[in-house]
This record gives sequence, C-alpha cells and structure tokens, in this order.
Amino acid sequence: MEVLANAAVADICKLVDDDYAVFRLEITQSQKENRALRRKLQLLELKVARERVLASRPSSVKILDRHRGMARGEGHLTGGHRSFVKPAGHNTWRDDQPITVDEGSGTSTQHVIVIESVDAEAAGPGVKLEGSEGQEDPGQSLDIQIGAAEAPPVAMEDPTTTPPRTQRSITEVSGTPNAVLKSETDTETLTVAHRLLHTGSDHRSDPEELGLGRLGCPPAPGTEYLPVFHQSQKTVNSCGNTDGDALDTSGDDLSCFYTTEMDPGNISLGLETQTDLSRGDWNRYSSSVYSEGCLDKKGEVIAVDKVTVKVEDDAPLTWNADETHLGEGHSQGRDFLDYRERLETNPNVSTHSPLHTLRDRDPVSTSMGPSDSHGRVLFDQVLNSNDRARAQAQGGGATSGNSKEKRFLCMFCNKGFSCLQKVEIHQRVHTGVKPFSCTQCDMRFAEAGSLKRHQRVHTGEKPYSCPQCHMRFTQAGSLKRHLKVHMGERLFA
DNA sequence: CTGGGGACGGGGCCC
DNA sequence: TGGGCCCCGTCCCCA
Repeated sequence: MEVLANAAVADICKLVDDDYAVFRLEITQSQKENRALRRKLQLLELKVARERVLASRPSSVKILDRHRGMARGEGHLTGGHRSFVKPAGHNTWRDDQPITVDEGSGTSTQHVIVIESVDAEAAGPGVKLEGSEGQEDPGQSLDIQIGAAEAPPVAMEDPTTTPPRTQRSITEVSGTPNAVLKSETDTETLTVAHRLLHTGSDHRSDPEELGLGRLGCPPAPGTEYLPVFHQSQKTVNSCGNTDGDALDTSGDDLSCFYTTEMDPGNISLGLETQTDLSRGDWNRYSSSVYSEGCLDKKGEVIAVDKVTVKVEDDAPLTWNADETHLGEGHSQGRDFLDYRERLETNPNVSTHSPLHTLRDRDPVSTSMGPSDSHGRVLFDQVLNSNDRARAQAQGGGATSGNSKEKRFLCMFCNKGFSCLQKVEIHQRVHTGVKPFSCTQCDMRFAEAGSLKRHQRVHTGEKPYSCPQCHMRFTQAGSLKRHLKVHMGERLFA
C-alpha cells in the first residue's frame, strides 16, 4: 500500500515537474514576444511622434483620436493603444482575435493579462479596466504587464492615488484554452496559453515563482475599482408589457422581458445574473439594471420576475471581440469623437435651450396613438415638433442657462448630466452595457425606450401614419422625415 | 427615401 | 422642494 502510494506520489511529482518545465519554457517564449512587442511599440511611437510633428493639421489628430476605438466597443481593450497607428476605421480588436470568455465558469479563477499603456496619450478617457487577482486564490492569477509606464493618472475615484499608468485587463475565465490578443498594429500577436495559467491551486502558477519577473507583477495598487459603475443595486422587473400602443397589436407574447443577462461577451464586468445574495462582495460594485419600460404609462407595475445583476469588484472589463451587440453602433466612435471634440473645444457646451422653458409640452403631443384617425393629429404634432426643434436649435448653445446643474460627470468623457441615472445610461455608450434585450430577437439595447421602439418591428405596429398618403411608420421621426417629402423639402439639394 | 438603432434632453411622477 | 426614476420625443446616423 505504501509502495503504491509512494509510486503514485512519484508519478504525480513527475507530471508536475514536467508541466512546470513546459510552463517555464512557454512563459519564457511569451516574455520574448512581449519584449519584441514592446520594441515595436516604441518604434511605432517614435514614428508616430515624427508624423505628428510633421502633421500640422489638428484634424488629422482628431481623426485618430484614441477614443474612436473605445467608443466602438473595442477601446476598452485597445483604447489605450494608439489608434492612430492604424488607419481610421480599421477595427482592430473586434475584427481580429477575440478574447474568448467562458461564461459558464462562474467560480473559476480569472487570469488577468494587463497590457500597460505606453504613452501619455494612451491614457485614454479615464478608462481603467482593472484586472483582478483570482478571487478564490490570488495566487492563481497571472498578470502580464507590457510596456513602460508613461501614462498619466487616469481619472478615477481618486486621481491622486491612482498609479500613474493605465492598465487594461483582459480577463480570461477558465475553460478557455487560449486568449489571443491581437496588437493594435496587426503585426504582432500575443498569445497566452491559458493552460499554462490555469493551474488550479498549484502555487507554482504564482507569477513570482514562475519567474515572470516584472511581467508577472501583481496589479498595481489602486486597481480594485472599476469605471464608474457606481450604481446601486437594483432589481429588474421582467414584465409583460401591457403598453397598449406598443404591444397590444399582436397576439403573441410580446412581453418586454428585460433580461438581466449581461452578455459576458458583451461586457463581462463580472456581471452575472444571480439571485444568491449571500456572496460577500455583492454590493460592492453592483450594477443596475433598470426596470425601465416595466411600468406602463400610469406607472403600474406589471413586473413579475426579479433578478439582480452585479458587477464583481474583482472583475475587469472584458469584451468579447466577436460580440455583435458591442460596438454594433457604428457611429459610436464618431459620436464619442464628437463628444470629445465638443468637450475639448467647449467644456461648457450644452444643448439646453433657454426656450425650453417656453416649450411646455403639449399634452397632445405625448399621446401619439396607433390609430389612423390620429393621422391629422400626428401631422400637426410633427409640424409642431418642427417648430420646437427649430426653437431648440436656435436657442440651444453653450450659453444656454441650465436649470439643472450637471454635476454628474461621465468618467469616460467628462460629459455632464443632471442626474445619476442619466450618466449611468450615458456611460453605456462607453461600456457597451445593454441591459435590455428583445425577446423576439437577439437585439440588445442600452435604453428601455429603444427596446420598446424596436419591438414595433416585431409587432408590426406602425403608429405614425402619413395623413397624405398610405405610408405608416414605426417612429415619429420617420413620419416627420417623410412629411418633408410631401412638403417638397429635399434632403439633398 | 425608408427602416431602424444610438444617443440625449425634457417633463411628469414619486418620494 | 429637490432629486431620482422613468418615459417620451427628437435628432442623427447608417444600411
């Protein structure tokens, strides 16, 4: 018995030693690759710096704004890289190697790959996607940091205590054989063999013991926090939407089931749908999934289910590059760019109009009904909205008096909002969080209203009908646009 | 020219 | 009374 046990132990030790040797070898290779990548990055920086010196037009820099990629959903992984290295519009992260995430492994150790920003510009708009050590066993996590730390502190909870560098983390949950990181330049690929990292409780996986040197540094101090996500824990109600003007036209169950599934590929902020409140860090970075749309117009709660969503404090932002609903807003990059442009050119920019105080909402204008009989009303409403829009456009501007102080700032773009929820919703632009999913298709939306509007696609409801022709529309804006056809207005001269 | 989604501001309601 | 939440309207953009 003892002999057998000894033999078994010996076998196990041999296996472990063999694996360890393989680990060391592959890690050494990874280190070499990292060094090569770093050198290339430095070369590219020099090259870009020269080009930027030569380039006299500021617009060229703007086009290559680093935020472009981020807003497209890729930036949280690549936003810190110089987007200007690549031609604008080249989708670097999404189109290349995805980060595979095994969403089914809820308790597994999260191995972290931290790619450090290498220049100040790469610091990005305060994005700090912090990796974390494995919650169960810090020793199981492996952080790989690449690049020199030149980035200035990013705007976070306390910039003064933030380490002067930006880190983007790609969390790979176990169960995934490989995490492949495609570099921004499309010339290098950093491959991390996950099987090397997933060593269970074997403390040899400790970066220090693995001889990773500085590549195996643990996360820098102050890396525990996530981008804003300071929402309070909420519940979401999945409800049968009885909103008559939207959904009653179909016999199908078109309930607006606002699922809380935060697609891990979309944004695996450690978000997980759960009902177990017993986990210790439950509330620390809990995210909110709103019950928007779960009330009918009278505010009656129709909701039934309750689920909760949380953001684990140790979970870094991770995107599955293949996810379509992340960054599927093609204009996000541009929008973000526009935001940045506005903010940079006029930090006090505001779209508030002083005339807003004069344009008290017409009660009728909020009652657009599905009936054809409302066509004339709708027509008038649309025309009135034209006037209002004009008034707004004329009165809008940076000098408009804000009745509400915009004291809630987006941590990504510093855009100000009047209330917390506004900024939370806005930040979904940057985070890609789309809590509202359609039960009829795979579409996801960041706002409840968008989902509600979208569901008309499935219901076939077209509440807005043209009074001058047979055309019907699902959106008021479409009718408004269409009416210009009858009025002889041409979009294009 | 339409369909449809992203984003955002305003207003009503509730606490 | 003020703030938060929610809904709606609107503009803009892209396919």
